[in-house]
Amino acid sequence: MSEQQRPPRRVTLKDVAKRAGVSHQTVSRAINDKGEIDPETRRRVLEAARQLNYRPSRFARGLVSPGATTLGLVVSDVENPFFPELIAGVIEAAEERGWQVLISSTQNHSGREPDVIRTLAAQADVVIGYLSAPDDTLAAAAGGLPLVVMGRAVGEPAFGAVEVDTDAGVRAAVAYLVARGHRAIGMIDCGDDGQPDRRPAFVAAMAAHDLTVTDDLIAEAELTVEGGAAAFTHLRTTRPDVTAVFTFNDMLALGVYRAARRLDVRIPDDCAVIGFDGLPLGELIDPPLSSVALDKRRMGAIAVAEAARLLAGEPAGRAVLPVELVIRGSA
Amino acid sequence: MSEQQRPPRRVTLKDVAKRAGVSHQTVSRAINDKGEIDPETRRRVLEAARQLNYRPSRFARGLVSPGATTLGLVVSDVENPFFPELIAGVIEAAEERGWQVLISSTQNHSGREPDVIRTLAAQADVVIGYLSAPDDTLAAAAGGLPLVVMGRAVGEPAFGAVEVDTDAGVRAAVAYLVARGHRAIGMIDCGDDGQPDRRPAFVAAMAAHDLTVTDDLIAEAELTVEGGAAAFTHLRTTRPDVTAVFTFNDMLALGVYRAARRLDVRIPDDCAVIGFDGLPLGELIDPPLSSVALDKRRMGAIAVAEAARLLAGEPAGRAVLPVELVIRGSA
DNA sequence: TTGTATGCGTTATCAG
DNA sequence: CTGATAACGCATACAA
Repeated sequence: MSEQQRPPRRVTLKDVAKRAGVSHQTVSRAINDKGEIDPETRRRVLEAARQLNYRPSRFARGLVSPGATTLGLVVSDVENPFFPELIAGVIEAAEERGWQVLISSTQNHSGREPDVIRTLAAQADVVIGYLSAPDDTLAAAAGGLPLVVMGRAVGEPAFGAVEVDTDAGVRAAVAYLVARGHRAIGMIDCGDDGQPDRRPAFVAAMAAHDLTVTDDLIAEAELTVEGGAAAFTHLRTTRPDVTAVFTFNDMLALGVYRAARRLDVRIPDDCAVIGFDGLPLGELIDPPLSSVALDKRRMGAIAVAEAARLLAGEPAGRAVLPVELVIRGSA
Repeated sequence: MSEQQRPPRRVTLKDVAKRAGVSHQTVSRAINDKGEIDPETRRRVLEAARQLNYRPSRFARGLVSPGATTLGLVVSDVENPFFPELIAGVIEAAEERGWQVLISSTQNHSGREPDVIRTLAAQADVVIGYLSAPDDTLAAAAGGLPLVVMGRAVGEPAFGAVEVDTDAGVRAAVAYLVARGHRAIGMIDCGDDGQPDRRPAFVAAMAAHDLTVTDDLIAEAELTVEGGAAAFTHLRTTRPDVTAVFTFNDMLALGVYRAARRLDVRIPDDCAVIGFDGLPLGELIDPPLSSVALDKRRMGAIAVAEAARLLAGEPAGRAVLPVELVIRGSA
């Protein structure tokens, strides 16, 4: 479907110049509103430009004088409610610096990350992304282009990173549940593809309370609402004694809600639920979802700041995004 | 906050050439993997390039041979759940054509549209957007750049447009409510800023059933969840006989839900609700929200197709996006 | 006020 | 296989 229409040759400054009967330099003056030009000449030139539908070449301009910095942004799925806030944060931070944002999505196929990065690299000065490919794969794709990874730790020293303080968040969630008397706490984890640090963080947090997490306390779910529902149903079958669940993220928690309704399990009375991410939609459901909340907007802003550092030639940094346990109605 | 770091002069082909002891042309060959080059020379050049951290200038490249088409996308608020799907549709459609997407947001300030468009125009080959500024304002900002407007009708013949079949949707919604026995049907409208066609469509649809819409049947709301709640509370006070409401969009419907809970009004028993937009989150709430649904993803795809037409020099088109009344639990 | 000449970094053409 | 040389479209000294 890659249609390329033969460009009927651009209209250039010279074309306008010829039409207006002046030199291309004069046209440049008129177009860019430089002072030193006769108003009448200017009018004529502008008119000629309009007639020819002249538009300056951004390439030629960029070549002559560095234009705005362009930042490439890679996300995995624009429709996943996790990302809009992140994207908004990036766009705003970029705009504050006068940067432009080139966005692209891997459409939930992390294998496409290298490709997407390579494509972006051709047009962007720096790339930031919520990336899950291994460091060396990313490095190869970026090929020297400054890169900032959000949402996880990175090993590659050249990359900037905005990590998430998962441990602290999960610890707070577990501590809260334990304080409320829960002992049999399950987790709905996601298969792969996602951050692999949530589960160990959960296990460690439980251990801190002398609670052992046996395998049957963890149900793996596909990363969709229905996946969460299925996992909870499964968990509820194998471990009917579970009185609370921590989910990999809010989307899976939504699945828990759905399954709970089917199973006639009341939240939070029969089973407490704590999610992860702190999506705004958690407030809309009933009961409102408690969650380990991330300031995704801020994550985006930090990533942009990190990108600016890299661009300035400063050494890559490792920012850590704090998290906050937000207790609403579900736990 | 507009920091510009002094670019320490780019590393160019010539720098690499000097370092590798070859001509800049040979470097070009090595970089672009052209065949005609000695493997050893190539290795040396690539090594030099790596050491210097050389990266080709997209401007110079673009100047010499037209690179990928860049599409500018303007939305008013990335976090508004209406847009992510639209954006996803645009990104996917663009990618299918090998285009790149430059995104920017007016951050709910429609007055910024001209500025945003002007900025985008410097880097994009065509711009599409969910725009509410008057046609002539947009035309001035675009300055000859091909422009596609989504979500409303346009007068300017040069613009592409993706309109929404609001009338049909509202007609279906009202017909449905009337068929269910409702007579006193209210509307939660939004002040300004939004599409101004929803309200007249409602009035007309009601008239088709010999129902007159008096002013007290319409409550104006600020375009937020709380705004919707306040408006419903007001409507419910002035017209307690109302048994159904049509809301300007789903977000306002969410507000109706919130207010209904406070007022102890049951949905749909005490009052039926039909929203507009068909946001996915409508499925998550209880009862699931009935809505006049738009295929936002498709809207984006159509807009991109329209952009391609304009770029190809074809005359601007007027696509109409069909809508669908989706009945879930709230009506 | 206007025109001429130069260079920005690449790629392409055409010699060597 | 490699190296000059010429565009690409524009902006900016500098000259007229």
